[in-house]
Amino acid sequence: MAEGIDVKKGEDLISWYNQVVIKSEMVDFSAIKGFAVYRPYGYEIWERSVQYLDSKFKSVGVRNAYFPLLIPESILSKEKEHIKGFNPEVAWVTMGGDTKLDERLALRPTSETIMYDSYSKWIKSYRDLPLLINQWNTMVRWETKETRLLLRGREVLWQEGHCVFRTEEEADNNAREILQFYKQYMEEMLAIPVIAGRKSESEKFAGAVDTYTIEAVLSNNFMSQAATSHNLGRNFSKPFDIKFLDENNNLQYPFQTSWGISMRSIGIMVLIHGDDKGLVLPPHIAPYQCAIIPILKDEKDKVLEYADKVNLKLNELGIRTILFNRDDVSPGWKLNDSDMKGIPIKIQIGKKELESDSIFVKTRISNEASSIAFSDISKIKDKLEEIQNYMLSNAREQANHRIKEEKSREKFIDQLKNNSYILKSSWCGTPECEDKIKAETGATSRLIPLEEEELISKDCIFCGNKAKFNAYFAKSY
RNA sequence: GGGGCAGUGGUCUAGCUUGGUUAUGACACCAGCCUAGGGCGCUGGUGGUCCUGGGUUCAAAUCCCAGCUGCCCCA
Repeated sequence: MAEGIDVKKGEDLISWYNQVVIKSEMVDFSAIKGFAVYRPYGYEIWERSVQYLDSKFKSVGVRNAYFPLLIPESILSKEKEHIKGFNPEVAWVTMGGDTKLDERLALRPTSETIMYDSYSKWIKSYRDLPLLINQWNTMVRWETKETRLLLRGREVLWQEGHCVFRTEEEADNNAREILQFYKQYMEEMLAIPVIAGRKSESEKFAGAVDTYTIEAVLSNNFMSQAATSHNLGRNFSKPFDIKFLDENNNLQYPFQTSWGISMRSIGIMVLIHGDDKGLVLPPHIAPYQCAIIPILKDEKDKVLEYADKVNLKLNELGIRTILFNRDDVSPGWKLNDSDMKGIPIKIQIGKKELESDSIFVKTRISNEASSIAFSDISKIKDKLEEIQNYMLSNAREQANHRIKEEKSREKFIDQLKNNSYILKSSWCGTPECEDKIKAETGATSRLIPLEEEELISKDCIFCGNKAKFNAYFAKSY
């Protein structure tokens, strides 16, 4: 069984993070660099995410399908920008047994190309549109930088949606609608406030017209991209020869979108909510919402019987529980274990509770303790909702303190370099300027707000040319 | 892509500088006792390719080289 976390979150974020995700039994390293093992506790969190998102996608008519893991090089290379963007990190299969393959096969870094090869066969008429398909799978990108459990791996669990529409407007609406689903998932399930926006020229997806993103604010003043949604325009329908006849018998290229969210969202949740005692899970995503901890001193059998009764009652109320009924460890051990695993509520049950027909309740977030009569046990449900809401509003407040508008070039550079703030400044948006900002500060533009805003100043914060919009800048995980 | 640091039962580690008996300790695990309201105590026990491969040597956890994995810094 795991022991406690021995690094403080504020002192060494990465060591702390690794210990939390490993010791809470969410994930583990494997023998292969960048390929993680997802243990039942971590995988269950992902399963709950899948469930939530899948029903959102289905609510707008998206259906699930499955496409091949391997993509022939000729197909992967059809769209020039796309292959240029992904080429450095593609893993290739070159052998079949002892025989060298005539054409090497890529492990999908993303499935636009292999899916659109099929789409070109399926789409003939405007009646075939829109085509709305998603797949839950994994993608492989051969990261050369450091890899990180959940946050940056070489094999990533995710979903990728790929939709085709008659008009650009429909496609753009779809990309934005899905982005809203992602935002709702982050906020409602993970209690993480995110900022929605679009990506700069340099940061957008290889082959996209526009990339929309949601980004979360981390405690070290980094930002992390939680999901992206792309308006692909006709950049893929042309090279892949996807065409349809409209009602006037005109042959047209359709407009496409692709969108994805990965298990990184779970890593971001650990980073944002976790503390020195370990994981802190929002009730909506937690595999167990309550840990029931019997104090097995006096009246052992009766206490256990009562704990069972409480457990059953909570399950009846739709609350997910785990009963720590082993008798070879102390209550303190069970409390600490529950805290490390991030379980939102601990319920202690001993002789006192038995006699007073009550339960003793402590929350994970503040360890606030209270006694609740058994007859009022449904109050636990309200408490879980309170915790969920508090976690989101607290995270939002924290995030807001880390973002600052900046007009001074000198301070802009200095603060980004030292990670003192996430900065919002007016910007020209050119790739050349972005390259220089990255070279000088280590930070990049994270997003440009979706709604038009008044410019913070007329000129670009960095190069001094005319500013086009405001943008958020930060280092990123 | 370049450089640096690290790797010892499940976990954390001593030993390495200066090669030499049976690889140290704690936690975890197993058995028994004990009965805990924030990691309970006692006794006994199981568990090791000292990351992998090669080299130096009479002798390698220890020195040298390469690789793998993790972490850090730079591009």
